[in-house]
Amino acid sequence: MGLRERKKAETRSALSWAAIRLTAERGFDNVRVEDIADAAGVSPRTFNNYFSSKAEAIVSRHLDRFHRAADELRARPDGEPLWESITEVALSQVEPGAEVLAHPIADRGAWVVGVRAMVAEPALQGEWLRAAARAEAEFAAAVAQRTGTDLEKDIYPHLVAAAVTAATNVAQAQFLRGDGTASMRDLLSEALVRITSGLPTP
Amino acid sequence: MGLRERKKAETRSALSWAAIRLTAERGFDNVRVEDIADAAGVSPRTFNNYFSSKAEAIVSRHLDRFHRAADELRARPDGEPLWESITEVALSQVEPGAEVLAHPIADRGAWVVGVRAMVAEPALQGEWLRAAARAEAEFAAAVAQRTGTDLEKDIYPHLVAAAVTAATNVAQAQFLRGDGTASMRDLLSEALVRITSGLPTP
DNA sequence: ACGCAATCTTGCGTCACACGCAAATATCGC
DNA sequence: GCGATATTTGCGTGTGACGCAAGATTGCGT
Repeated sequence: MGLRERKKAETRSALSWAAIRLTAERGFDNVRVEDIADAAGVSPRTFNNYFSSKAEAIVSRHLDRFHRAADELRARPDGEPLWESITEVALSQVEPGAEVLAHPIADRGAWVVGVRAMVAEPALQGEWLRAAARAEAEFAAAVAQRTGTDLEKDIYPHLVAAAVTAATNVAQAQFLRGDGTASMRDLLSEALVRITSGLPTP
Repeated sequence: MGLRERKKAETRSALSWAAIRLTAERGFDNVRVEDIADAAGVSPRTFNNYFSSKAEAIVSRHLDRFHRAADELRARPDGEPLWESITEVALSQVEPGAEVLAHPIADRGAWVVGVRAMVAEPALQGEWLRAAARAEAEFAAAVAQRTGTDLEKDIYPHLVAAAVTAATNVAQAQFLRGDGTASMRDLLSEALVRITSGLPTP
């Protein structure tokens, strides 16, 4: 990878991270594009060369994450049953990635509060859901490839992808709603099991 | 209902409808807020008293529709099995509502093209999905009430609501993708059946 | 029927955002 | 090194979202 691409990736990452950090610290609309650009060491105009909105910058990390999930699904051994692969991939996403460990958090309590406020921000939810939808499309493609179904004609791969997205979102929401006793891993696992058993009335 | 409330409802409806019609006719960013306000016979400033963005105005009709779906679910006979109720309610939503019949379309071909472009508009997808998410929350509440589960602690009602939303979205997408031979009703019905059977690999 | 209070509408001003364009700057392939 | 290709940057423009306060409309008690 040449210098050019590396720098682009770094700038993108710096902008995204700055957007997230500042938003968690001060709240979404107490952060101006200028602040983000400053924090990343580029001009305000450059910000919009990378992202077309603050919301997009904030969500981009999650989008990348989803992106990798689809890759992982494709990389799973061929004989493995579909739902086993999906469960493995989904659960592997809850482990903290390398790039979050690279940014140590000083005040963890304040950080959690900030992040909670961030995901509750209406202006971000739309963008978040849009990212999930894009990821879902890619995931559906991976499922189609794996199951030999037709992405155009069959409804199956789309349904599976949508169900997995739904399970992920629900587990996430439940996790944030809860008091911290339930682990994200268990919640996600339970959500997937219930989806695959057809959600019978309890 | 007093004059005041009725007028408010009318203005809201007029604004929403104008936003949808103009967007379908000319495309999302060839419509200014001023145009919508003009078409509804109010000042531009008033537009923002009702909706905080163009996107919100356009989506508000769909949100109302979802809203009614949750009501219908609550209104279903008590003994009816959950998924039977849900299927009925979902399928009843695909019939054209009274308010769309009230606005006759002149050029149906152009209209369909316009609507397709509208739902493909990135700037609207986020808002659309947010509306679906809000509806989902309400739907989850209805499911919780019906099944005697706890909206706070149990994951079940959220999962059911999310699954129904997913099925609806997938059916919708498939319908738009297709050539018009498959009926929305059949697609949605199939999606729900597959979800409730746990999406086994075909 | 009248008038006061509550509510809604409207115009104005402001701030921020998204983005087209062209010049300056940096990187790449050779 | 050097020309070709990308990227960054500053500037200008159009629009959107919304606070604020004055004016208009409706609700309601008498």
